[in-house]
Amino acid sequence: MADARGQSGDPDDGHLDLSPTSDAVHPEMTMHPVFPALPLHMYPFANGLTPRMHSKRRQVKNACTNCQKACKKCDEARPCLRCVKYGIGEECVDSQRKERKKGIKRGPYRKRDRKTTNVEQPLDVAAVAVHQGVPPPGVPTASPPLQVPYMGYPPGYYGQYAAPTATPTPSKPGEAHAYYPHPHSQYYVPLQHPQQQQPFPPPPPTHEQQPDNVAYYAPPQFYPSPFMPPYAKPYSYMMPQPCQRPDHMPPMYQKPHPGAPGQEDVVGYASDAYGQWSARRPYGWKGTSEEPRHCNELGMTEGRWQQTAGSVRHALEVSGSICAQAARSPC
DNA sequence: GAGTTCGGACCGTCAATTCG
DNA sequence: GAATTGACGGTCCGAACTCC
Ligand SMILES: [Zn+2]
Ligand SMILES: [Zn+2]
Repeated sequence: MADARGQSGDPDDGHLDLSPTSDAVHPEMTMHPVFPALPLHMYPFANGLTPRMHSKRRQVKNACTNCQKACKKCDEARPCLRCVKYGIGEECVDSQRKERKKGIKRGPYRKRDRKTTNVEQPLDVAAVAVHQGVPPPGVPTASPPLQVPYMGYPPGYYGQYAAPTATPTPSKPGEAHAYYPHPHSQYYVPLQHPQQQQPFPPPPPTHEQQPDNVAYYAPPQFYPSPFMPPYAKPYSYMMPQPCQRPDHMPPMYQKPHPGAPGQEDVVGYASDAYGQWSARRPYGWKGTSEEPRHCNELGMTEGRWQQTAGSVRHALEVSGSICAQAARSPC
């Protein structure tokens, strides 16, 4: 708490990047199989509630450099799904993280509340009450509590959110259940021995936010993954996959006004400022398809596209933080 | 309509501080 | 030493934009 930087009150809308305009080109995932009228992140919680109608967005510990530069969702796999999509799997490496600064003095902490454990009590009571369809004490009963019949999460819909941990696979608290693309079908299957499948367990106790070590409740069955992205090829470690370059190099493009003051004459590929490979040229660049060349030769992955056409494009610095705020605000 | 950019909300981690 | 606070460094959503 107390991170004053971003408590806008916005609902946490973290969910997979599913819009057709996004990297993930699987709009069918925007539809929940059970609650198609609701956004993906707003489906009833495993415990049968819709606590705050959202769950926490899960982040990978370390995005790959490509995703980091593109500010796009990465995953734990290497190569990650997005790099596989762009055919740059061989460049998919963990980004370097800065070391946290030490020795920074802080002001005095505010006094601890010895009764912190009791403070939560009313919340729990309220939650349980809602779960039971009974308003907690003190809560007006004019409108009945929102109740959505819980039908369980189909596996594969955990996405970036915490998934069931009822699995022999050990995982750190709060980490998602391991799901891997099934090599022979368009399914993701939980790593769980079939014999361990069992009837639905009772929903876990209700809390606004599940403790890290409490798995979301979901029927341990094998469900088809709701999607198989058009680009979704099996990860390279699962199925040999020819390198997409140089045979499928994007064309080369040139800046509109070569040699313009303050602008470098850079000729490169239609890789975006973050090193994305694209069939499209960057904004404001004139297209002249020429002999393909590896973007790294031209430093394109270092963000060498320069500002064009009124759009402030941050020329990325090679060192330091890349895309994130640091690069946008004074970088 | 589809791909790209990027502001900023949000998350996770961990050093500093407090407490028993 | 354990618990807690607080904020840094990071991820990535999603609206706005650009291009075909
Ligand atoms: Zn990635
Ligand atoms: Zn990657």
